[in-house]
Amino acid sequence: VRATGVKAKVDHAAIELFAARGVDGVSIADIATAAGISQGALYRHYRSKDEMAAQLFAEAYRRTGAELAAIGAGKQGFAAHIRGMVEHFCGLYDADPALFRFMLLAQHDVLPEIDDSGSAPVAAIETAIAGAISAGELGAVEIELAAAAVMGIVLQSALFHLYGRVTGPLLPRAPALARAAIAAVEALARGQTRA
Amino acid sequence: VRATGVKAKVDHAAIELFAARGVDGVSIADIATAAGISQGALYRHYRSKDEMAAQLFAEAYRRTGAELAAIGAGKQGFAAHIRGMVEHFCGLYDADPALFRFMLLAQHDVLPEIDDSGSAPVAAIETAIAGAISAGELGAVEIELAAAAVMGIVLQSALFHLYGRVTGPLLPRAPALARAAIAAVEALARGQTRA
DNA sequence: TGTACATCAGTGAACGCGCGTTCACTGATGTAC
DNA sequence: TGTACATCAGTGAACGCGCGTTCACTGATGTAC
Repeated sequence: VRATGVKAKVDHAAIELFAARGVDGVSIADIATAAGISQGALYRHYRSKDEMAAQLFAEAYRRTGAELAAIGAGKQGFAAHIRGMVEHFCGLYDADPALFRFMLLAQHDVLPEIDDSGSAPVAAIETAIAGAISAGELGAVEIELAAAAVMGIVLQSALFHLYGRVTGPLLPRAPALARAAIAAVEALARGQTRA
Repeated sequence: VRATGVKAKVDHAAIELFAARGVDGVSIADIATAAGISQGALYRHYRSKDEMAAQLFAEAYRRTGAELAAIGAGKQGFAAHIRGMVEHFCGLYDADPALFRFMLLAQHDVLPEIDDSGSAPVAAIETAIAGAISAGELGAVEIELAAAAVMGIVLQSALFHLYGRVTGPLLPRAPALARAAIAAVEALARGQTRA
């Protein structure tokens, strides 16, 4: 019927507040005020506060995962693949740091309740690593551990940025971070082969 | 006066519950029940729930930081230094995963309010990196970024373990993780020098 | 060795407030005739 | 083009429950004399 942009305002306000104070630190009243509507109106868009947080998280999570997976399709070679994903992530982060702060804060509450198989960002990285192994570019590695190394390097850098330990945009550092990620995975593979 | 082990029981129960459900997901009543005392008695040990979480976190955080710093004192060479710290961390994690789950969950609530300069785990890693640079073992790097890489590799591995993505003890993987961390830092330094 | 007293970790009931959720309602928009 | 009606995003007040915190109290332990 009516098609105002209220839902978009609510979503934006909620993500911003969740990022700043955590889901539990934000009340329905806070979100309603920030979005410029009454508390009751929120329940026209979400059945509960938990559902709101979960839905906002899941959407961002799946979209990020899908984008990372799409990048893999176009690249040939492990290094290019990782470089592409790291660059993409850094760009996303620079464009909307609050969204990633929200995701980092909320992941532990929400992730266990999400069916993330395949659609998750981790899956995209694991696919890249598994592909490199079967292409003979990379020795055998514990794939999960290698994925952890790649994700850890990038996410911890983003975290340091959120805390002001690292300043300025992340994107210019993407090549360096990608090199670090690749080197880390190769070092893991070297170790595994030896053992 | 009396010296029962009640405080220890409270601390243990609180960390266990906080790790499982997050600080906000646990009530004072929960903790009291788990510790086998009344709610009121909790306030003989902590002035508030927030102070309890903050104090438990700060203690573990500082102790971990101090232990990592101590390791640095005994090692010569960057690689040995990093290996020592990674191994130590993996050992701590294996010994008490709940404590680290608590720390990972609570860090965003508590860290901003803690005076962590110098005593934090990050500081120990940064010291190791800075030392390697001034010893000529390592090219110039953005120290914070290099520290992020090292922490990220180890912490994300621990996180994957908490989520069941990686199973079995972490300690046997410490050498591989340390190699990955060293390779990552060296790759960052290579990039920096080139630029 | 007794006795009186201070201390303090414990109890358990009560308080009160903040918060998520509900509900009767309003009024604007789209649709059927 | 009007008129009657269904729909539904909005309002704002009220509800009620869970939770952190308080408080008067108890009784065991350590200490002074």
